[in-house]
Amino acid sequence: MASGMEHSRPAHDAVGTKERIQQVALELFVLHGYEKTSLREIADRLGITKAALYYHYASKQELLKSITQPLIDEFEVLVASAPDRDTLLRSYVDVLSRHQAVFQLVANDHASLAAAELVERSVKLRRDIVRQLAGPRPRPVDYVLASAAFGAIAQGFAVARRVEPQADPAPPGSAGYPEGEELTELLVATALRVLEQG
Amino acid sequence: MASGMEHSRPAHDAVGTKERIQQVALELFVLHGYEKTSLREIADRLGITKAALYYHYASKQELLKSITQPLIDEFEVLVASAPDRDTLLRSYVDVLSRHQAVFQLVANDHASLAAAELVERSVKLRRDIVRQLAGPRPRPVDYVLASAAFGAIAQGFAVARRVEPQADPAPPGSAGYPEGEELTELLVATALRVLEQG
DNA sequence: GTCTATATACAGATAGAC
DNA sequence: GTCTATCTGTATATAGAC
Repeated sequence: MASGMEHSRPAHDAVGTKERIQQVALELFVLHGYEKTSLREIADRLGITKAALYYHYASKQELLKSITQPLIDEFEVLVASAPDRDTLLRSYVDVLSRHQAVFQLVANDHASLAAAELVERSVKLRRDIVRQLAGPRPRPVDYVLASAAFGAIAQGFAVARRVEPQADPAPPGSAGYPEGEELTELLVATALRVLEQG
Repeated sequence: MASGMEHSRPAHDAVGTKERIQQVALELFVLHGYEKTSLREIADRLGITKAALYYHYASKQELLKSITQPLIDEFEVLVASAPDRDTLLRSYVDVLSRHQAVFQLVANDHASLAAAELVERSVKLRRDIVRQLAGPRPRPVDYVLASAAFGAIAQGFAVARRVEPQADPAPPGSAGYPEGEELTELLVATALRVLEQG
């Protein structure tokens, strides 16, 4: 409390063990799913034992929660700020980029969402986001279009970032997918086109 | 071989036990995920024992395969017929409608796709469909848009059919979501708009 | 902070009676 | 076609030494 180093890592460990566990666990969860991934597998990959994992995380579920929390937290902050439609879409792509792997996990493995006790929060999130997108006094069709817009962004993003399972190395006879600002603009423009179809 | 009833069910059972097992299993797989659902749970819900399940299916995996096969088969037939873009999209929505629950399973639980050994086939399917959508000599951006179009259909459909986990009963102050032909037209039109954005 | 050893639970699957 | 009983494997999790 007095040295000014209270929050630093043990000097001999560049990246904390806790963080390394999260990285490896996330990788395996995405690859094989949360339920199918065992703590033994995670421990082996790290060169430690199962028991050691329990020193850092109280349970497999707590490990999962620590991994998924940041994404859902950030989404909730974003939605609470209630930005205009354009900013919301752009920020959505931005969050997707920065939490790519975690998004991939919860999007493709609903069992992990349930295990992390995030189903309620994520349902509420999606509902709030769709509401902000659909605008004031939305018709039912506006809800469908708002969801379609989100699906378009997520899927387009997944392909462009080759985030899909066993994605192709590259499309034949082409340079490469758009990325960065270019990709963001493309996806946002696509979403807007979908929304304005009503 | 001679009575003319060779392929009929035992007379005392309106719907065959095999089919009832599939129905219950699918329901639970969608709800809790394939890995998390135990054979005991399925058997209990049916009022039989685990051992009885093994009379009808050689393994949990075989049960899963028998459930997922029809969807992937139908998709492959559709793609092999190589219809025009409009017909392809319309048929896609049609397949989605008729195999709603199975689609929901494989879309939200990649672990089940893997367990059913359908990853390769479904990756190839998606690639072929996207190619047919992207048209001749597609640029990378066309691939992204084609995938976005699919994402839009799948997500729009999910909301309209209230297929999402814990979906809302109905949007506030509205009659209801589009359905049937109306829904198909909406989703196909949306997909086309996305594709023509390039 | 990591280890060995172990407790406990439940999964998928099989044998054989009825 | 369904049952009881059981085998075998592996999972999460804990106790206690180092």
